[in-house]
Amino acid sequence: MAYKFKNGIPIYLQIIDELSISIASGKYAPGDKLPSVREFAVDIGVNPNTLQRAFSTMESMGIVHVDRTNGRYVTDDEKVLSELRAKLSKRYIEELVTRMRKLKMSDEEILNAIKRWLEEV
Amino acid sequence: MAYKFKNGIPIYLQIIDELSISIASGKYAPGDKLPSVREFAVDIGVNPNTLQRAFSTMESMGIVHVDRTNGRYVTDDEKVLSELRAKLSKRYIEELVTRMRKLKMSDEEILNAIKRWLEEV
Amino acid sequence: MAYKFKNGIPIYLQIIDELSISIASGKYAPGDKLPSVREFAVDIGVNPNTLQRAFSTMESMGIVHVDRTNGRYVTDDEKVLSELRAKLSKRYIEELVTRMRKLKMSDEEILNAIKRWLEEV
Amino acid sequence: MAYKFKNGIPIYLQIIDELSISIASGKYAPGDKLPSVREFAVDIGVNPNTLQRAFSTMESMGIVHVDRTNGRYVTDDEKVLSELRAKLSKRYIEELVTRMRKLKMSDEEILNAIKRWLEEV
DNA sequence: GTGGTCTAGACCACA
DNA sequence: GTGGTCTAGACCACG
Repeated sequence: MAYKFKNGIPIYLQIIDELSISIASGKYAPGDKLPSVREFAVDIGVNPNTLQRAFSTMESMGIVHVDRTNGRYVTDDEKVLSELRAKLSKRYIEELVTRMRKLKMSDEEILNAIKRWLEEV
Repeated sequence: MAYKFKNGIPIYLQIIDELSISIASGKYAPGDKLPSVREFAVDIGVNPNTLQRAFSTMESMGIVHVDRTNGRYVTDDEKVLSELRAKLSKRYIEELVTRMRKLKMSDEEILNAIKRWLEEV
Repeated sequence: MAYKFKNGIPIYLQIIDELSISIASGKYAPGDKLPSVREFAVDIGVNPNTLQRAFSTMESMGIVHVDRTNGRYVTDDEKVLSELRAKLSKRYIEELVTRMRKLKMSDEEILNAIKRWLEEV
Repeated sequence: MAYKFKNGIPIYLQIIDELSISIASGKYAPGDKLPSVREFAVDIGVNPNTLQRAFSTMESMGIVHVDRTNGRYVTDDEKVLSELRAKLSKRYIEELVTRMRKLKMSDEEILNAIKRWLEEV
């Protein structure tokens, strides 16, 4: 997994994003152990400190928790996870709507376009 | 206008993207004159050749046309423009659906989530 | 194969022309591998970028396709090839007619002259 | 009239060609006075000697004749002119046929293609 | 090794 | 001044 990062956005935030999505989508399941900071850092080519920051932020969000001696684990708190999914889904929708409105589409047109797309494919 | 470019995607493609969106959204209106290659290149901090490539690709797509010695202009062919908007809107929808499906949402759930979001806001 | 280029016409266009003819005439058969960009560039004495441009333009026309890391190949899409031949033949005819008309020949005289030539030889 | 010359073919031959065509097509009419060597040479950007050679070759072909003190004139010998036209027209046809045969077209196909083209346009 | 991209900078034609 | 072309040479991704 070699991430490509955008310029202009702090990398640790981009990592939080990627990880959140991986967890929300079940790639990392509830209770799964995450790779070690060092290992992970090498994997994606960033400084361990950057990753450390990403992890501790996610910890404060309750998405991962740390077992001092054993490593980090994905939370198995279903409430936290469903909130995470809701947050992501809202963000996605918001982004879509913003983009579509820039194309001068009304809410109704947006909905219809999506319906049509889902039917076509 | 200082663009930030993603790593891993050719800059000239990103420029095409940005410009296409600006045109589709009306930031550059049909018939508007675009900045000169050199001016634009300095503006966004890339080599003139890179921009040249972006521009001439867009020309072959019919989105802009060139008046030699005078500059480049946004097409006023409404058909091309509406096709452009359709292409962008499809891409946006596709991206949304892909993301939502990763969160294990069914097509119906996706539609409902959007409806709810549009009503709430 | 050392091409001589006309002044006043972009080299990359002349290369496209030469190559198109070679392909249409079967000198490069459908599916044949073409020389690598660098090799070809040295061969005909132009900068690799110039050749790259010619090749990628031909790719967008569907005449060649690229197998990344392996090289470029002549398409084996018979439809594209016959379109190419039709395009070339039209161009040739157009040039002939233009020339003959400059000699004040009518369409009928042109046709007759060709018939006579074909019978004589 | 600024000619563009091909590399690899003697310029004086290319000039003969251009001039022959101009005369055959009536751009220079029978009996017309031609520009002076020096004037003409500057016009098309070649060395006067090169032009001199072109002119004297054409003189030996009977296409132009020289009046020592007055300059060069297009012949008004209709026989020479019609032979010139015939020569050019044959050359054009030969070139067309050669090209079309490279595209694997039979004589009949060639004739049909030309007929079709003349009808279409 | 292949193709793809990018920069730097030059020269040209046009009007 | 505009866009268009070309060269020289570097770096990258892929396998």
